[in-house]
Amino acid sequence: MAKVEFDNSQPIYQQLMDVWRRKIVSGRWQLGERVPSVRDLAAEYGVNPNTVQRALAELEREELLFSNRTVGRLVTTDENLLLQVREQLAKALIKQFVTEARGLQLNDNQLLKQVAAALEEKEEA
Amino acid sequence: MAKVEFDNSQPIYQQLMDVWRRKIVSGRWQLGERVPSVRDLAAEYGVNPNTVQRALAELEREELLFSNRTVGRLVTTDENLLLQVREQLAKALIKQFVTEARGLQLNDNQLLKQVAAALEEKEEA
DNA sequence: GGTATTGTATTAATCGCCTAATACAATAAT
DNA sequence: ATTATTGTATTAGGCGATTAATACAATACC
Repeated sequence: MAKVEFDNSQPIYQQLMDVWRRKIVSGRWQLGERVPSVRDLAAEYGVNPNTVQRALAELEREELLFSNRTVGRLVTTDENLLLQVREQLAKALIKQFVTEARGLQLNDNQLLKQVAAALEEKEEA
Repeated sequence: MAKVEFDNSQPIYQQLMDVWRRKIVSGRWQLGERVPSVRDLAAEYGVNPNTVQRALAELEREELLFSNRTVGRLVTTDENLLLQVREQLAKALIKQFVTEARGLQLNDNQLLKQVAAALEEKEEA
């Protein structure tokens, strides 16, 4: 059932947000598609329904989801938003990466090579 | 006094660890150098001495610091360890970066270009 | 119209972190 | 030897965030 292992470095609801946000922006949950109910997701991930509710409510604030009572929750139909969020996440990811790399005083060229290598490595998986 | 702003995404002692670990591996705290006392650091960063103590104790477990009672705490003199830790941190950073990039289904080449650009940008600062 | 299923709201309990206060231990400095 | 400064240990308390338990509300569906 538990497709995801949670660590305690971060609240569960945030970890769920990360998982589901990625599902949405990567298209594994498609535009307009209905996502499982709060209770089903809770059962699937082995967490409390309220924890799921919180995660989903936050994703709603990001407008990646919206809900109709009794119908359930649906993925946004705004493709532009998705692309925008995806880019924004990418930008934030890069920024954080660069900042931390700077903190370690890593050599730029060497770093880029290592990143490239790591990307190719994962390619195979 | 407060050189660092703390967020509440992570315990303060861990944020302090990050700051000081980087100081050590990047040489801003040099090998064998004495670091300020627990009480001084507490005052400098505006936190409780116990919080500082915890952070420093953890860094000692990583062998980046060691302490002589009354003398104070010193940075390790083991340069190899420093290099090793630095590389390990770099590797972990890259791994995390690649994993998250994969989750977003980003294009590899485009991603590399953006990283390169971001690195050059920060160069100027 | 009844009912099941959905999201939502409210309240309570738990847990970790941080702070605080204090005392102790060791030793360099004088 | 005395003293000041250092790290260390212990205990307690409180605060906030997270999770849990439960009840409520709306409505599609039959």
